[in-house]
Amino acid sequence: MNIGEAAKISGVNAKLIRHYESIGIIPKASRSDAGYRIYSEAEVNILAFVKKSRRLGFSMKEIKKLVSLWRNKTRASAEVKNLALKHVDEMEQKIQELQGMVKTLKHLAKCCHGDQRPDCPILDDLASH
Amino acid sequence: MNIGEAAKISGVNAKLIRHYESIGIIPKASRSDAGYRIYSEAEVNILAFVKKSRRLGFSMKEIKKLVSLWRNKTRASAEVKNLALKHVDEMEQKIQELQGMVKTLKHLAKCCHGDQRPDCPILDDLASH
DNA sequence: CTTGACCTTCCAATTGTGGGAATGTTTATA
DNA sequence: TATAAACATTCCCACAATTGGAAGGTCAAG
Repeated sequence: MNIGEAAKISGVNAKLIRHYESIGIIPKASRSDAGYRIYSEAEVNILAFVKKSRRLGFSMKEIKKLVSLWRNKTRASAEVKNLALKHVDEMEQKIQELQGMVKTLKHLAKCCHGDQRPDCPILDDLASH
Repeated sequence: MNIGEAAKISGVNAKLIRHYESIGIIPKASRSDAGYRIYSEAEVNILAFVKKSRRLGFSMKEIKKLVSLWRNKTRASAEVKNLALKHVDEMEQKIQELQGMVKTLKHLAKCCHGDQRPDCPILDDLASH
């Protein structure tokens, strides 16, 4: 099938498919006589795999690793699990950070009357040096 | 003072100061005869303001707005408050997203024995199409 | 007068995605 | 059959924010 159909089925934009190919996330597609990329079921599956991994927040670098683990039938599951748990750690750290920022900003906003007067504790805090 | 000292006092990298100037976040610095940028206390304060806002997760676009509000002594505090609360909303949404991803990945990881065997529920799920 | 620490500008890489231009191919229709 | 539309190709540019380097000019101290 052509790239357009592969895009529709996998849910990955055609533009992005070419990009993924160019950076080596997915194997180079074979070509028709006219130079059009040709995809099989198996390749569409890889694309869907990539898409799902992205939705779980894995970086391209991590996904490159995951794809290669996925295609290597002799991999140890421990390797995949480690990658996943490392990613979980990073996300939990990010959550902590965001929660801290939210808490601070909410506090500042609560102190700000939010009316027509120019007086603003939020800016005062940001300016406190 | 020179850019190096302004960087040290404000905590903003000299490289970044030039960048902020180039994209209009901060006003253009005046120059010495030799072309060196010259900073006053007031300008260092803006830099520190920017830094603090970054730490609270505001985007450059938002910070541009915040700086202009900060410098405009007649602004309404409501405008600042809205900006801050909108940012809080975005961060809370991001937290939700991350928590969902963490939950899914943790569940998958718990199902994965994580040993030398190739069998891996994490990859199986990512591949499920 | 030279050395080292500063400063300048310009250019590039990062991450992941999207948009457009210029050009070529396939397919459907008038 | 001619032509138009819907596809495909490559290449370059943009975003957001930061960092890095290269090539060069300036300042202060030894």
